[in-house]
Amino acid sequence: MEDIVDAAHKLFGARGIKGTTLAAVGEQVGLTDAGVLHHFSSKQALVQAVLDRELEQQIGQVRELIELGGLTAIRRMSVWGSVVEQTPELAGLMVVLTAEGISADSPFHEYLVRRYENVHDLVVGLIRQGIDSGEIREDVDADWEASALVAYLDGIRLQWFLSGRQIALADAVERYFDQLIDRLVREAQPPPSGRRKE
Amino acid sequence: MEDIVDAAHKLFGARGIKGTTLAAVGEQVGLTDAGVLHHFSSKQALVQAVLDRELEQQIGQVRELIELGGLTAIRRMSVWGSVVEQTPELAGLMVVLTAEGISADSPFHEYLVRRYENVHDLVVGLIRQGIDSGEIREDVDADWEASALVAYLDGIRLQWFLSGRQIALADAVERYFDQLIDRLVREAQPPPSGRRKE
Amino acid sequence: MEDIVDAAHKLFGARGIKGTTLAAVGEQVGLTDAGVLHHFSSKQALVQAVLDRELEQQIGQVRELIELGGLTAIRRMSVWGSVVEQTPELAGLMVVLTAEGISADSPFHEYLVRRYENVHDLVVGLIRQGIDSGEIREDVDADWEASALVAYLDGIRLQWFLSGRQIALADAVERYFDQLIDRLVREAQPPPSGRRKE
Amino acid sequence: MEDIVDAAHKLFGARGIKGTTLAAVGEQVGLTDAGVLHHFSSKQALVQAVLDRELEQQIGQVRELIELGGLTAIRRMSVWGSVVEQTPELAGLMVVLTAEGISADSPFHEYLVRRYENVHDLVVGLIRQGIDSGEIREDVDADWEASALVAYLDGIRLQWFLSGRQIALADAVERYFDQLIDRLVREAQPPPSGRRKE
DNA sequence: ACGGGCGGGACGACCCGTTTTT
DNA sequence: AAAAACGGGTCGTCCCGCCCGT
Repeated sequence: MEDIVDAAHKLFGARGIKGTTLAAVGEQVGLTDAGVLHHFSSKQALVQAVLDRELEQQIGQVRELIELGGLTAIRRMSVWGSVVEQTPELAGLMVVLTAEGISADSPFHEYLVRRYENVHDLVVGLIRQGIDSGEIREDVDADWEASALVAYLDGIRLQWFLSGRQIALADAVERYFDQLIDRLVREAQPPPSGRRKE
Repeated sequence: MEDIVDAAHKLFGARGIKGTTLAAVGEQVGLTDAGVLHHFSSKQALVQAVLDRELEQQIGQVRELIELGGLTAIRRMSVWGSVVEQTPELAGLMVVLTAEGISADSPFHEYLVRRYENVHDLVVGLIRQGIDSGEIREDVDADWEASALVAYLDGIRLQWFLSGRQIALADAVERYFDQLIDRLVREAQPPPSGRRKE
Repeated sequence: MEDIVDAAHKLFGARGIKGTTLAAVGEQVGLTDAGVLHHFSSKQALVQAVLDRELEQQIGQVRELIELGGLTAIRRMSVWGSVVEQTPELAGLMVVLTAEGISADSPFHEYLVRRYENVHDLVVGLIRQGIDSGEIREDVDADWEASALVAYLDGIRLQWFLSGRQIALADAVERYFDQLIDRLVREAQPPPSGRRKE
Repeated sequence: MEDIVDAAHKLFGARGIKGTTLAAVGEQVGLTDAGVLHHFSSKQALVQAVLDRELEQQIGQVRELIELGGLTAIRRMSVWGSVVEQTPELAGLMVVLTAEGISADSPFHEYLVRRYENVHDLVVGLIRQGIDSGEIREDVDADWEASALVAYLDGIRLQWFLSGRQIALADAVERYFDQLIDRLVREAQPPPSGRRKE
């Protein structure tokens, strides 16, 4: 039952959802396609199960971050790279899902959009928290920063995949976070008088 | 003939390659699936045709950029966002391709990897040119910047798609370039008074 | 156990035998398909059970009629219409069975044939009884009348079904019996003044 | 194309619609199931084709009868039995259709109902014509007679089937028509004064 | 004894890319 | 370039057997 979801997760990530047959999933856990259908009444149901489990885990992580609050949470997010490195199937699933869920009439479209919104809103929220608490500069464009962060993470994960997991994902990501945090707090640099329109 | 490639391009981007049947392509141009196969001996051949045409156009653009050279070229690249906004099918195709080409045994994998390398190397090259000509600071990590740029662009394009083309892609991208150029040329940190255009 | 047969009876009549799954039968009585199979070792066995119970009831009715004997029995049969009206599932089952049992290699074929023969022979027997007792004219073609009666009843039941149980089955059937009895007893043609109740 | 419909017609009649696979139909005409699906995009479409062809033929026959008009047409119908004897597949199809179309949510239900109505209305029309022209007694219940006729024909056809085509269908049917016509014109018998309430 | 969980094997329709024929 | 046909394969259904709780 749980192993079926595991296997499906892995295969979906590796070969795409359309590219994965129920028989293939079954084979991984010693079942036939009929056996799989016994537990999930349709392929779509299996996909949902995979997605639901994913969402749940994310929600847990998000909750943690929110409790940390503001800049601390953002600093904490910089480990994202190494987390991805340790769960490559998830990363693959995400990429694949992205493509198969692009068209608005796809059954995954909504999931994807919602997921993106969740992450975006989380980051915006953390930045705002930081601004309120004075940790973060007031003139930061929280929206753009959140969007850029998510974009970078999506993109770099993809590169990591295409490179056959060669590039040092964790390092690259940490560097982005360093730069980001630098942008958020800037004033810190004591003497100068950096100016920039916003 | 050319319209077939057009139609295929559009459909691949909208529904994925696997999700697009020859019959669907044919229908768009008033042919049956057999008719399509008359021109392209197999589906794979049609995919190649679409990809090849794409590559050619890119090569042209790249050549232009290289001629401009260094920082000027990079500045020029900031229009990427509005270009994408005007060719949404291409963007869709890219996203879709990405997912279907992830697994190393996919027929598109190589195309994808090569394409990424090309863009990466182009950016690295431009930065190096800029360093050589003194326009760009010496301590810039060309590799990381190129990678981050490509990642951001891939990621933001995806967001644009998921948002139903709502977000202001061109603006967001220009902002990233502003920041990037800022990083590349920032004349030394010590002497304050950083200034820069918007 | 008995409710399973009930449920099966109903469903077979409504959706056909092939069109009814064990799971559907089970659902009606709060069982899974496996549960049903615990009581009836195969679907065919369940069908048999339904049919057997049916036959038994009919035999009872037939016995009654035979005891009445001759014309009286035939007059008694005219209530057939209202009986059918009150047991629509049975009627449905009969129609359905008819169709699924047509081909000689069907498992129900024999049941059907035998059932038809039983009814036919019953009517022929009753008519003969009537002839012997002088109630019925000697020149009646018992065979044809029996066949025609059964045909009419089968046919009118079908119409009743197709009309969504709208037509007045009982009335129509009674009318047929009136006419039939009229034919059976019509005292010689020559002396005029034929009279008869409605 | 036309042979596919032929084969389907035959098989549907012999084994039922649900009991007939596309592969079986194909086999009869030297095709695979896929081959059949090339000509009829779905099984349902094939069924429709069979039904449509049937309807068309019937319409032709009906038109003929209407042109003959009144009693003449009814007399003409008495050949129905021998027609059926010569087209046994059609008869089988009709019986089978009946059963699979009983439930109101079946795709054939409407076809069945309409077909019945057509025949019924035809007969009623002919009787009315006969009444208008004076050939037929005025107090005949056209509705009941039409219904009874159709019922008898449906039923006797079924018996013919179940008997393995043994009974003399044509003879039996002609006899019914003789009786029917007798009922319709009755007065004819010169001397007597047959009376009967209606 | 009863009944469900689980799984499979056979088969259903239908789809898709492709070859062959016209 | 359409028409015809096919082979391979996908999801899904159905009946049924095996084993396990109660």
